[in-house]
Amino acid sequence: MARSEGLREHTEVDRVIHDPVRFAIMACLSLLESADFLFLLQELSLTKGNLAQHINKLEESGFVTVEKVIREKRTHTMYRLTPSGRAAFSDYRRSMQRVLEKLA
Amino acid sequence: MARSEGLREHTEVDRVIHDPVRFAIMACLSLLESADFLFLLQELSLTKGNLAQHINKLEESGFVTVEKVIREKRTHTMYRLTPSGRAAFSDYRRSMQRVLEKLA
DNA sequence: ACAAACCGGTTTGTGTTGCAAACCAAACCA
DNA sequence: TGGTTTGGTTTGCAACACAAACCGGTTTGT
Repeated sequence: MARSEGLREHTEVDRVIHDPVRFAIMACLSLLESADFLFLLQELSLTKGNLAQHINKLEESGFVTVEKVIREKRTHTMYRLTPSGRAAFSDYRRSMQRVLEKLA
Repeated sequence: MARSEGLREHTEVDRVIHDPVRFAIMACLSLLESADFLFLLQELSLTKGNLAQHINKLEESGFVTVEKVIREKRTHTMYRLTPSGRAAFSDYRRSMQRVLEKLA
């Protein structure tokens, strides 16, 4: 297993980001700066409840901020990455790439 | 989101392999051809129950075979990838790499 | 003016996981 | 003979993913 150093550490990746739905949300936000509920809903083909809960978890983890504004008489909820969310995402990305490359 | 095609599909990655512990198990087996219970236990720093259950799931999914032999009076359980496990692992690896590269 | 439908989410309920602790049978040890 | 180690399996529980149901407010239709 000479090339396997890192596999054990891999079992400790950030599970908050590792979830594919949350990864996709983080990825969107990292590309767009900000996005609203409906955009993410469509872009990622999720149900509303599902999206809401994943966003909750990302907020609890301090990775995204939620900003509610009134726009054209309706509430509009915008999400964006926090600096720590951005850092965590990029750490995650790097460590995934490292482990994948080792097996290549 | 021009660069985001693939994020939605990412939410459908193979969850069996996506779990970090199972990914690590698959990775070990892909490097080693075969490994036994105790080796994986140490290499990945898992508890026995945890390892056993993850192996179960990989077996149910048809990704690994379990072979029990008697060795020096004791049972020895060996695991190895099935062809379909090997294929699934390599598919997973490629699709993860693709999605990570898009964000780079 | 009143109801029906819609919008933008949130809350609730349920089945599925991940995990470690407890357990177990067989071998070895004293 | 009783206890310990080896090599796991079973059990119990907390956390989670998910969709259905719900909800306050708004627009549409009549």
